[in-house]
Amino acid sequence: MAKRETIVHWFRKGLRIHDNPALSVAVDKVRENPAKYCLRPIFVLDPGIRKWLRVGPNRWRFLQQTLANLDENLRSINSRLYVVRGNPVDLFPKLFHDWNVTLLTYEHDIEPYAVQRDRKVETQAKEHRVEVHIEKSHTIFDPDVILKKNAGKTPLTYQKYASLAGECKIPQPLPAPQKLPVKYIAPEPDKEERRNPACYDAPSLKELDVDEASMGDCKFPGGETEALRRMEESLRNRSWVCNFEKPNTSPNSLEPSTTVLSPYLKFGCLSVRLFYGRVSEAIKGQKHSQPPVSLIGQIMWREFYYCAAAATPNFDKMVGNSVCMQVDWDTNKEHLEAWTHGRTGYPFIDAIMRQLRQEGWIHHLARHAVACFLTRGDLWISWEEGQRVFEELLLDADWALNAGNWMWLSASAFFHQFFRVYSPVAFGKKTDPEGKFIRKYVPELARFPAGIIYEPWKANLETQKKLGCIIGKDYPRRIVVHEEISKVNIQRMSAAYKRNKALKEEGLDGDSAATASSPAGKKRTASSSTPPAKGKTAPKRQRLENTIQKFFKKK
DNA sequence: GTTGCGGTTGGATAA
DNA sequence: GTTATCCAACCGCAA
Repeated sequence: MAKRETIVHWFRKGLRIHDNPALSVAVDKVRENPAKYCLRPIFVLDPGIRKWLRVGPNRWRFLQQTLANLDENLRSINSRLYVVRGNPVDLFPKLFHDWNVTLLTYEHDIEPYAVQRDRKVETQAKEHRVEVHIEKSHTIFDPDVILKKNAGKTPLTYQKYASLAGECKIPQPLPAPQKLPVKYIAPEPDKEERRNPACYDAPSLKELDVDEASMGDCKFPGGETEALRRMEESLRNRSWVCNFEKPNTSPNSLEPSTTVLSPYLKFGCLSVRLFYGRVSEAIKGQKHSQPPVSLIGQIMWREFYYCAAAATPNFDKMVGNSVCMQVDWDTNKEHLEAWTHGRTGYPFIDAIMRQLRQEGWIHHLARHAVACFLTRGDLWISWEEGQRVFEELLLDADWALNAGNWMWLSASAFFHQFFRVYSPVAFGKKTDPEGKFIRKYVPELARFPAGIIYEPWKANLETQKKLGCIIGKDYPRRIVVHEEISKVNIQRMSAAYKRNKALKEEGLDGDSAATASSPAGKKRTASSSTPPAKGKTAPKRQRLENTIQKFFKKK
């Protein structure tokens, strides 16, 4: 018998079998002719990734659980998951050859790292005469389609995005693929498998270097099965779904006040198209809240950020990012360290940062509070630093959303009312006047009464002794005085905006002068609205400064 | 080129 | 407890 051809489905995000169009293409082809084809659904675990990707233990555990569950779910359709260890670009040529691969399927990804990697793999596939089939299913709307509708311009407001998306068809979710037939025979073991039959098994926590004993309870286990269960649980309360308004949910309740489906959407354990469809069903014919604050609205925010991220080079950086305000952020290692580990001396901020480290999830508004505090509100530290910490600690850290939201909160893009600053004292009191949240995550302060727990520095030494926590010894003194520093920072932000405006005008002038003969001369490019790199010629810099000075005088 | 409007989620104070 | 107003005045977008 001639060796069968292997069809490989490559899981990256989209770690599910339901509504997975690329997987369905692979499975259907095998089902049509099991004598000719066999199936290997793979996940590539790259040990080298640890060198540059900062992922905390919570997220490794989530991934481990997700892969184990994916293997189970694939077994339910008479297949399994093959976890291949190594770098994709090194691995694929060998796999193509050893397995006699003729078709590779996967889900499209917009992240720059993925785009680059996939381009290489596609080239390799071509060299090995492997057909590649790609489906777009991580978002409802294809960013390319939205951009085309908007004459190639990135929509920078939610409303604009929503109106463009409103003209697009909403794709229907697919069911899980049908079972491979009983007579289907799994692929013949390759050389590696003959040596070690367990070589492609899903990883253990140990392999991922996760020491579970040192971690807190697992509040959000990974996996498609848990994702679907969690979604159904949220949908069961129909009136809650219909009345959902994000700004009215609590950032500091002891149990999450929102669905916590974000980690499942990030890894693709849950299809956003399925979620959208199920929410739409639930609110149909009922009085219900509206986007942008409704549940559907939340899904649309995700779509919005994905579109902006896909269309903007250097979306996760300030420099070279055409949508991002250029701000003279400070460097302050001690302050950054204090924020990162929940030792700012502001109990509300510290409680949130400790919850983040322990549990891997914090409420969206809690993210607002700590992000504003780190950047434009108090510490004047770059949003890129905060982005890095969230990337490491959040289960749901999704490249596009993380960068987009950090720019929003630091008033670097999308949001511009920089004089609206969250108070690290007042904001939390609205939804938790008793301070229960602080008592849970900052136990040093557990005995402080409601009246003072948000501002423990106000207690005199005698009181502090009585309450068993001396400020400056058992709990840190606050590292900045919010009432003062936030006023200074608003001024700094205002100056940054003026400077940015001047830079932009200068950039446009230069651009249109250089391309005066071209009809596309007025089009904004990635480089035209960013400041020139250090080392530009002196006259150009001088002109720039003059423009800035003019602007300052005008105001 | 200008103008006016709206923007998921602020805070402090007054009524 | 809720709602209105000021604070100082941002941006993108549509007309």
